[in-house]
Amino acid sequence: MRVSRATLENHRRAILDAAGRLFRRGGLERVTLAEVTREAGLTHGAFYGHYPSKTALAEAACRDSLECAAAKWRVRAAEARAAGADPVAALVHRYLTERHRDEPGGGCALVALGAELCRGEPGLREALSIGTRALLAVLEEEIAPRRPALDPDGRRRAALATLAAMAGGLQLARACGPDPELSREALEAAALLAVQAADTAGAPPQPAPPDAPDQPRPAPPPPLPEGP
Amino acid sequence: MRVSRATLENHRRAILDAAGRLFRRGGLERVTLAEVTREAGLTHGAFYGHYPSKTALAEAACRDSLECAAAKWRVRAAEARAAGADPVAALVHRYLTERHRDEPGGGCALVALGAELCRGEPGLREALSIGTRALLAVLEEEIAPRRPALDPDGRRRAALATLAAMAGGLQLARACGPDPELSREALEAAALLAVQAADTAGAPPQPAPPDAPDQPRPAPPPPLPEGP
DNA sequence: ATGTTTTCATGATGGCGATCATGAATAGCC
DNA sequence: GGCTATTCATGATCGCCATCATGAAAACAT
Repeated sequence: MRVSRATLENHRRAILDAAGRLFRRGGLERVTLAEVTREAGLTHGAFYGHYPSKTALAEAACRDSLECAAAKWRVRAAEARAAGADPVAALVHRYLTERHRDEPGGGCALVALGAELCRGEPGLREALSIGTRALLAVLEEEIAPRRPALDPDGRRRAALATLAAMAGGLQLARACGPDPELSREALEAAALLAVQAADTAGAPPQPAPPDAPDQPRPAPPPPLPEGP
Repeated sequence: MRVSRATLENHRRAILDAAGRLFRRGGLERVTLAEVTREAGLTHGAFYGHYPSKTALAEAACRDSLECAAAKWRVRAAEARAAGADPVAALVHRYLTERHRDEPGGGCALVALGAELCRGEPGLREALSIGTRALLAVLEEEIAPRRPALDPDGRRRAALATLAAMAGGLQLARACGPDPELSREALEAAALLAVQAADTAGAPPQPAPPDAPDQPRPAPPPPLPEGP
């Protein structure tokens, strides 16, 4: 049976969306093409008319997930700004949420699939890299106005530090899942750190930055009374 | 054929070590039991005399990897202290290294297997959770002497923030692998942030840090129309 | 309208991998 | 030293899944 051009594109999109959701929820290997196509309202036979292989689908789905996330970040940052709120804090607090922790299928592919993609074929690594840079770009854009004294390199460093705290915090919260109290603390501590990173990280390493009179220079190797 | 008690234990240990390495390098699903036993110098038939299932092996290997890592951290921190260096900085800089980034097989299981373990059966999640808490415990111990004014809750928050920056930085550096310059910057930025977290994070949440431009209290996470 | 083309569903195929027998050989016990 | 339990190797088994035919039916072009 044949299908109109529009529904054809709908099917392709449905497969891509289902793949993005299922892959993030279950991992690339565990999720089967039959599951993906079923979730998209089709059968497994329809698949190879849309993508040449499972790997190609994974690549497209990963890239799409991350780029959609970056687009949503932009929208949310703009909304926060319009509402008079801190855009970076809005992104961070939206990211480090119990809901995000508990629903990897709709969440960040960097955390859900990062490790698996890194060991995959070069195409997969490339898709992850491109998507990650898209997230970083959004953070850089949002960091720029709040730190006018920071050059582009510094902004990139600040964005890297911020994203590291976000992704690490989410991963840590998931890892501590069996201990709900600890998991929640992980979210909160990482959120504080991520916002702090956006506000203070990335200053040129050598001189004390004219940027922010932030924390008193962290104590150098502490005198340390005695160890356990 | 039968084998002496000692070599029996050696075989079990060899399987556990091979599993730890191969699983971290290749993921739980991609690595086959035949590969693990071959790496351990045996054949696949020997496996079920040692572990009842692949999942049971994964659980043991994950737990062992993380607890060994925690033990190594303790040793290294003590060495750094003995050398008059900052123990936390030593841990962080050892962790956020190009070598660690490029050799997941000998590296941190939280980053290499975290996502996969979180979606696995409860036993796997539990193993990850226990191992993660072991890492956190080491960090808390090292944070304690440098921040005498911090109560145990604060120490735990500081340890969580530090570990989040470490794990997130490693994951981010791997994700940016195709861009070596960016990947290296990720390691450096995350290392700075992690040490900073150990020195400043976890303070009781009430006073706003005397930061640069005081952000208005970030608006509470806006109502979520969809997943992040 | 009709033929052609395309897309989907059904149903192989083929390989792979976890798990389970079977047998051989040896360590440990008497 | 001989018996026995145990451990490893070889080799099924069984199911699962990516991928590949085949056919039907509907869309598009003329």
